[in-house]
Amino acid sequence: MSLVSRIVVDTREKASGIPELLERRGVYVQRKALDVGDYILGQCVVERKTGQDFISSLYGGRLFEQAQRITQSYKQFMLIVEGDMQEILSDMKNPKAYWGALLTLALRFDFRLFFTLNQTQTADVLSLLATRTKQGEASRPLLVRKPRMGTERDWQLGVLESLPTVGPKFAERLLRAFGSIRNVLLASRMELAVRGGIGEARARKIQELLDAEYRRPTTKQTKLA
Amino acid sequence: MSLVSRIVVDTREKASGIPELLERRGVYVQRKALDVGDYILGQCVVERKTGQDFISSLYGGRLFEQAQRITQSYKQFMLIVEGDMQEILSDMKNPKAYWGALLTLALRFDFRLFFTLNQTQTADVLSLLATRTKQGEASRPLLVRKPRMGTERDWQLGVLESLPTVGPKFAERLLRAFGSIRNVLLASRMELAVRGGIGEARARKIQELLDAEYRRPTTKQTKLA
DNA sequence: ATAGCCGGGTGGTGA
DNA sequence: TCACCACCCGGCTAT
Repeated sequence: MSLVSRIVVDTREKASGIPELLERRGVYVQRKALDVGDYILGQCVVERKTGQDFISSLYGGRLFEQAQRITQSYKQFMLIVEGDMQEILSDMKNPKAYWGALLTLALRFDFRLFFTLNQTQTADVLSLLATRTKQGEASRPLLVRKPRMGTERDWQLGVLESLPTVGPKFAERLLRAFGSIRNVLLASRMELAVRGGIGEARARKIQELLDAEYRRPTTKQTKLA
Repeated sequence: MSLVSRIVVDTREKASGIPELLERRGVYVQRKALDVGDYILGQCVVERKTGQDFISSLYGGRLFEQAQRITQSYKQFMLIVEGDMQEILSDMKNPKAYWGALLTLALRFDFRLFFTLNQTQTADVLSLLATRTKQGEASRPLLVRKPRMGTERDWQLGVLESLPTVGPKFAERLLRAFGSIRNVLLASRMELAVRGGIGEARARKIQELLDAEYRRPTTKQTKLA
């Protein structure tokens, strides 16, 4: 797995100065003439437009055409509109067109929209996105919110809440019923379901997780075949 | 199909003045206490946040909690951030946090993000969206919703990480050493320390928590029982 | 979410 | 065996 984030940049983006900003952030930038989009990060294409660009391509009718082409080539699409919205909007006679266009892009074309004020921010977004993509989308557990700075009870509840299908209410019930975390985790499936007052389906799910064998991340599968 | 657009609005949104603005635009507004989100248009739920709201719920950590709840209740999610982001961003020393948050909302939670400058614009967007929804232009749910639940490995790590003094590194070590969550939790203190490669002090702390007797919150000490 | 600092734990080193 | 120290890691705070 490469150690640095990698972004393919359309050659025409050079003028924006963004490629250079990206490199300064430690991103490996690869210049290339792209037929569609301005930046490519893995499965994601990013189209960057300045406010004026956006407006003019909207009025010129080529906005959705472009959007369509992009959607056919990649899995995920992002549009970064760069510039002061206030200013952009004041340039328009009919702001409704602006919002309508955004809605269409977001809902019909499934674009992710981002708004930045300048090239620096755009570069920030791109490099962050690149970092993220690099990690193979390996998402963090996400659900787990540590009961930081906890009373003991907070920790106890927190541990149980980190189990699937267990929220605050069930955590409380389980602890009341079994007295301690260990007792909860040692309980058999039936005990969990009956004494804990959580259905058998949930009990099963929990037990499955507890006993599931850990499979280490596939990162090391190098040549081990 | 009804002839007028229809939006369900959370009662708490009254103060924003937006419901009234919507009505003035000819939208049929239905007030209701919503458990999640602020506006509902068909299958789409919209959460509206002022800039400050957004930032503070980000700092407070309740942003993603909310996002997750919304995610599991509806088909499509939209977040409207209202206010001048320029000035809010300039107050932040770590804009990265802001962009990171937006990225996870957009990519991982599949939220559609919109930025408006004031209530008027928000109302514009909402009424436009309502019109569109009404026309059944809900179109293709072009979205393929993937099972949002994390992988089993994430859950396993998450459970262990919810223990005190255990972060990503130790969680991984423990699972590697013991093979399953249950084995980790069943291990004796010495086993934990030696095999798990965490010191004895940490092992003790963990075991103490596991065996600690749950003391129910005193607030709910009802004599009703 | 992210960065940075802090404090404490661990394991090794050398007396 | 113990005291010390350098490093790692997880927790907390601020933005």
